[in-house]
Amino acid sequence: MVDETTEKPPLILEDFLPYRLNKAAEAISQRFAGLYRDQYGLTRPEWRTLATLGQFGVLTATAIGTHSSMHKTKVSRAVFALEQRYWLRRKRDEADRRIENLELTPAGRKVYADLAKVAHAFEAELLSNLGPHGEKELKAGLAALEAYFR
Amino acid sequence: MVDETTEKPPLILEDFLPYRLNKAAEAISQRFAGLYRDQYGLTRPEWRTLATLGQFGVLTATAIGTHSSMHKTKVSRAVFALEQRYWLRRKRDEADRRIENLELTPAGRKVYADLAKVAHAFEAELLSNLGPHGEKELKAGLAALEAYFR
DNA sequence: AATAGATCGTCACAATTGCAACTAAATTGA
DNA sequence: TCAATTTAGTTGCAATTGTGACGATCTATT
Repeated sequence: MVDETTEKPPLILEDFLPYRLNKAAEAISQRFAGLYRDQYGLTRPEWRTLATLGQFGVLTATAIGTHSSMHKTKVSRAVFALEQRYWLRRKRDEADRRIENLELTPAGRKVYADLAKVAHAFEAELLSNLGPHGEKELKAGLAALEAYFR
Repeated sequence: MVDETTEKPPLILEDFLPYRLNKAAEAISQRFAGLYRDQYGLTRPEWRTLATLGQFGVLTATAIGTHSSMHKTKVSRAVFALEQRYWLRRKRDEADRRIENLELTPAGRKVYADLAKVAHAFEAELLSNLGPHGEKELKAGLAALEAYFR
């Protein structure tokens, strides 16, 4: 005997992992984006470019794209924007003249250093709200996911 | 004495939670999107609209947007696209004639039912690769995050 | 050494998205 | 009661993003 009134929907989005992951990631990203947008007028691709260069020092545009999974035109435009503000400079590679070696300027490094602090503070605030258990579990869960994708 | 050669970068993206979360979410979403795109030619907003309606039965466009955090124009266009395929129909609300009550057609429910199965299989596959520990931790970590945002 | 193919970054163009204005309808409140 | 405000959904336009083609350069094969 079928009870129409209590029939369960085939898929509960709130329980579906891709949905949950996406929503959480989007919520966090937006909050953090508010910080670098308000303080430095950076877009997401620009922040990612800045952060990647800040971490690795000297990189090509292609390498930035690979590392941060951004399309090469996105990187190209972000690089242009950062260059306009003198936060980044290009140096043509003498050995391979197709390549541009990108590097933050002192001004760019300053912005990066400041935003790195903001990022750490943001993360600390977030983690403190998850409690030690939540933090451990989230990190372990993410690590498992990353291992799977790798 | 400062050792320039071993100086640590201010921020390691691979350890930064928003970055990790985003990358994982994006990787998963893209894989899953490949399925509904290949099998039914659905875009992401269309799939979300279909899934939300499938789960809740009858909703307004605004409610869909609220629930799935999509901009109302995105919803509007997704609804239009689904309507074109006769997977969804609108019924003006007699009590409040601004409102459209949206509902999947039998054809739409069929697509939804099939994709719900695909979704469950996808999730099961994913979870099986995380192992029981990874699964538990990921779910608990996400729950902690969700509790924080709520 | 010369040709073919690959790679780097950019640009023009197309598709997608978001913002703001709009129509239509309901609600509020003087 | 009826003007002012709010709400639902759509549309035009602008900004953002992705696609494909391109010039320049390098590498591989012969």
